[in-house]
Amino acid sequence: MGTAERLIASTQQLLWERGYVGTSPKMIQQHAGAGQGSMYHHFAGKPDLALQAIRRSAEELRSQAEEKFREPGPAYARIAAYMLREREALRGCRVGRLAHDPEVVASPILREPLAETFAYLRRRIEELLVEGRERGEFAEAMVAAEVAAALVAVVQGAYVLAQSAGSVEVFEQAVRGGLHLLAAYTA
Amino acid sequence: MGTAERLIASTQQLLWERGYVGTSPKMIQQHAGAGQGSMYHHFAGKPDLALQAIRRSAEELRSQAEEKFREPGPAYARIAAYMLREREALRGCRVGRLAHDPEVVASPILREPLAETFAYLRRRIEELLVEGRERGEFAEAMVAAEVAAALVAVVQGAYVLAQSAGSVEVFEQAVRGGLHLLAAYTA
DNA sequence: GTCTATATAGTGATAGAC
DNA sequence: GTCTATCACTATATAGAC
Repeated sequence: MGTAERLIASTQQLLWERGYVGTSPKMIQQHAGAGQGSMYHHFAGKPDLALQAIRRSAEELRSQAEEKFREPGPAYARIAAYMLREREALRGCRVGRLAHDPEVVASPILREPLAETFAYLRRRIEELLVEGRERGEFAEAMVAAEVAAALVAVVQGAYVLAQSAGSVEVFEQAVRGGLHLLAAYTA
Repeated sequence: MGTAERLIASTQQLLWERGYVGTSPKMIQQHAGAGQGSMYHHFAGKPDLALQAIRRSAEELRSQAEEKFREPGPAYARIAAYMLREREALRGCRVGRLAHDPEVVASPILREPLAETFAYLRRRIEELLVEGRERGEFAEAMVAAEVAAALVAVVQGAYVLAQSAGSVEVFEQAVRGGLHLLAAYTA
């Protein structure tokens, strides 16, 4: 792995653990085993490097989600697979955690991958809900766009609860609660 | 309002906007119109001041929630009142946003008010769900603790979606989705 | 209680040698 | 491409005068 790649990977990791304001160029350089000059040779500065790292994390997240969405089986099962996906709850969501970073939120450029990621997740789950409704899995009255937003929110909120409690169990409890409600929403 | 009080109020505000790692003592002093010596006279340092601010924000949040939980009417309506409470979604949750702050999460002392706040919300909503179930509002099969965790998570996750999108509408969409699912969960 | 001075370390970057 | 030197500024205090 080249130096530029190592810098991006290290930035991804540190942004996940500490967010943007909590991560300094020096931390990144030490983590990547690269010098100052090296980092500023490959990237224009902290925002540039962070943008590339955030974009990559967003791609990875979408690709992992898409794996679950594409599984065979009923819509409910595919949504459940996404929500129950093995997650290290106490590390948080590598994309969602940046939604609470003041400098990311203040920068339209850094925020854009977050917006895109959640727009994708909501749209994709909405499609599955509509598909399931047409097959009789869910009640006709379902407002798919709203339920999709709620299900994505359950996962993101579950991270908040888990990190606040310092316990992964709360994460699973919240996700199971969301799926419990969805499973009961039948004709 | 005395200087100490002004410092706490300013810290509450800045922690809400920028989190713990994104807030410096200098910012707090300027916001409060107090000097360095003044701050360090009243508080041992940044962690001490932050702890008092976090505790106060947690109390305020619980008190606002409790107002809604105590309203007359069916359990569903009281839970809906809490979830639909007027919120400035783009400012985030003053307690939940700290769950993504590395130094808050790393400090058991600073994290404790977060754990307590969400434990309270989950317990309180679980009580309402049990009460509603006994009155026939919800299906007998409801797993109240899990559904309660999911509903709290919907609100916290809705903040993440709204801040990522830079739009308050997503917040309302997610919350309505959660209530939609709950409303359909009847015997 | 509040003020100013001082201190050590870190932040985010630029300059120029190698 | 990478290294070291340097820079202006901020972070988080402590010390002591007023």
